[in-house]
Amino acid sequence: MYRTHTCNDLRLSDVGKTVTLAGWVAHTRDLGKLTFIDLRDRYGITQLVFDEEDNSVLCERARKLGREFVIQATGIVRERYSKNPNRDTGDIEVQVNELVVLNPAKTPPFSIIDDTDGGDDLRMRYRYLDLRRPCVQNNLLFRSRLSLETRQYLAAQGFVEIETPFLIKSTPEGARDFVVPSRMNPGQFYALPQSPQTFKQILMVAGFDRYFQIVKCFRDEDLRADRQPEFTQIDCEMAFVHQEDVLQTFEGLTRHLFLSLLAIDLGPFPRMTYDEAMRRFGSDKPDLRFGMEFVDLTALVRGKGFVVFNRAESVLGICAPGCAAYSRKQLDELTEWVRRPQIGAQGLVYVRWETDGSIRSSVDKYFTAEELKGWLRAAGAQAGDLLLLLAGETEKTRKQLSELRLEMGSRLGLRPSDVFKPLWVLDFPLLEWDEEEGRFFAMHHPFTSPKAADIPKMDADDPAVLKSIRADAYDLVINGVEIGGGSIRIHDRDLQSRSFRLLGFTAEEAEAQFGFLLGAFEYGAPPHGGIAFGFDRLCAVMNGASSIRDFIAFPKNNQGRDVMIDAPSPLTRQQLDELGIAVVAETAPDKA
RNA sequence: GGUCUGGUAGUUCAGUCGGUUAGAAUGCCGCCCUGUCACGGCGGAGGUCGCGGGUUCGAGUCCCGUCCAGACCGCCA
Repeated sequence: MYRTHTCNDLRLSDVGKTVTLAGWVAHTRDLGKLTFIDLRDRYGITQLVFDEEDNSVLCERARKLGREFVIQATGIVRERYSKNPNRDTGDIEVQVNELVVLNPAKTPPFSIIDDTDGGDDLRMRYRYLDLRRPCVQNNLLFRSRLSLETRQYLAAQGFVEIETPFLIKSTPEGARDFVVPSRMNPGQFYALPQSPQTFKQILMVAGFDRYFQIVKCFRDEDLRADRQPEFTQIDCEMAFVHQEDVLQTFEGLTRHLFLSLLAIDLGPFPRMTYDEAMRRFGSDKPDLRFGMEFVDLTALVRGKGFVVFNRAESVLGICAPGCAAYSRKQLDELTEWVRRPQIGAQGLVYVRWETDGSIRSSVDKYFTAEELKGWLRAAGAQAGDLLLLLAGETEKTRKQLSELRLEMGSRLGLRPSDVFKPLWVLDFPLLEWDEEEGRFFAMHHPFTSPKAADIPKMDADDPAVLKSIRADAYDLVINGVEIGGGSIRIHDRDLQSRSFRLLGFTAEEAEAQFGFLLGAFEYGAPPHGGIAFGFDRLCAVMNGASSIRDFIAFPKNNQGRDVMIDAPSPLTRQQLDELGIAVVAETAPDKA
């Protein structure tokens, strides 16, 4: 037996016991004739003490232990002379009389503490050391508890966990696929699933009623702080349900997870249509932790000689509370901020309503104080507030002002990480126009059902009418992060054919790509719908973090590389030959 | 595919207008220290300034290219 206790077990009540601990040397404090060692395992830290008067040989050995040595120490639990209230085991220490070095260690390249000095690259290359840091361990322990709670909740609701294959068929729609060559079928490739979408729908046809899976999905697209090429979804599908049933079920799951892991009751989730979200916040995933809603000033500002406003399709504003005191320098900086290529606004108009009642704006020469006052009133502003306006094409202006709103929210401290504001966004458009390809794409996916009332619009020729078709599609948003999305699916063969036609599929193409699913639908498909939650994002959001990397044990870097194992890597000539693959890219095969 | 930021000691960073021996903190090594817990004190070692080219009497510093890392846009049905 390597140990009798973990490094977070011992308390005052254990004083006098002989115990054996094992763990990593976190810290050595050598006071000469007295040496302290902080012994760490994933449970905590226990102080070991070596006294020269007590055992000089052992004390000398303890002094020579390096950081991250793996040791086993046996000794007697003692009450401390001076206690450490910051540590669970701070009342006691173990006076060691037997020390075994289980394994020495090289000096680590960075400190194994929460507030580490290691940079991202270094931490990822030595991820096994990074994963020793208590804060990173806590993230993964949280993730483990979250998946356990999810399974328990959904199982209690009658959901069945069924695994779907990872080696499936590539389809050109949607994100790029990771592909896997098939040795036994030379020249042919599997694709890794972007989601188990079609399989879960087939499970509904098969009669499983309520399916879920906590499952890896793969997308060969560029990475972000919240996007990894392989990520985990809580993937669900239900049969004999309307949209309302799905919303209720997964609002229940979400509330349960917040309650059980964070002891926070989210209450009933507010709902908003896509159109409303775009109008009020310029985003399909508004952060509801703060207000600063859009105000449409287009009609109010027209016809007064300010050409920018007269030419603009939309003039939209947000009211930044208490910001009238912004200096010229601050406003210039803010203008520069919205003009950055990432935002792309042409300029920024501001109206300051000073606390003394006076009004100052960047367009004073075009508008009277009374007119400006009218804008402020329309925006619901109060004295001391700052009105910020952007103008231009409606869609672009909304997007730009949405970014500005989030930025101002952050600067004003209105987005605390321990407050959670969920939101269902409903009635997403069915179709999305793609400028490059000059055709419609499914905004969600090709199996999404249009709203019953909008089905007649599917026969229209007018693109504007087609764009206005709404779907039974919904997203769950928390704090401005898209946590989940889903839809009611088409289960009617004819409707599915019409949908494919809208998306520009010929009958042959639809058959070639999704024939198996369409075939299944001809054998008695129940009405069904589902949702998928981004599990990594949920972990991050619940912990107030913006990057999902700290909640994934072995994440990829910005270039999609795993720097610890150095993947991806070239194949050997022999491997390529066996697969019948010739590489024409700049990376030559290994000479191995 | 694009924009921005960064790359200097093991690590995290500073380095002025281009100037003579490139610094700090921390870590590491040695010595001292019996109640520390970010222990403390004294001393020491440690540098291809990412790489390549250019400008210059002189480049960590300026210019061009390139590689790496991060954030973002495009992309992500």
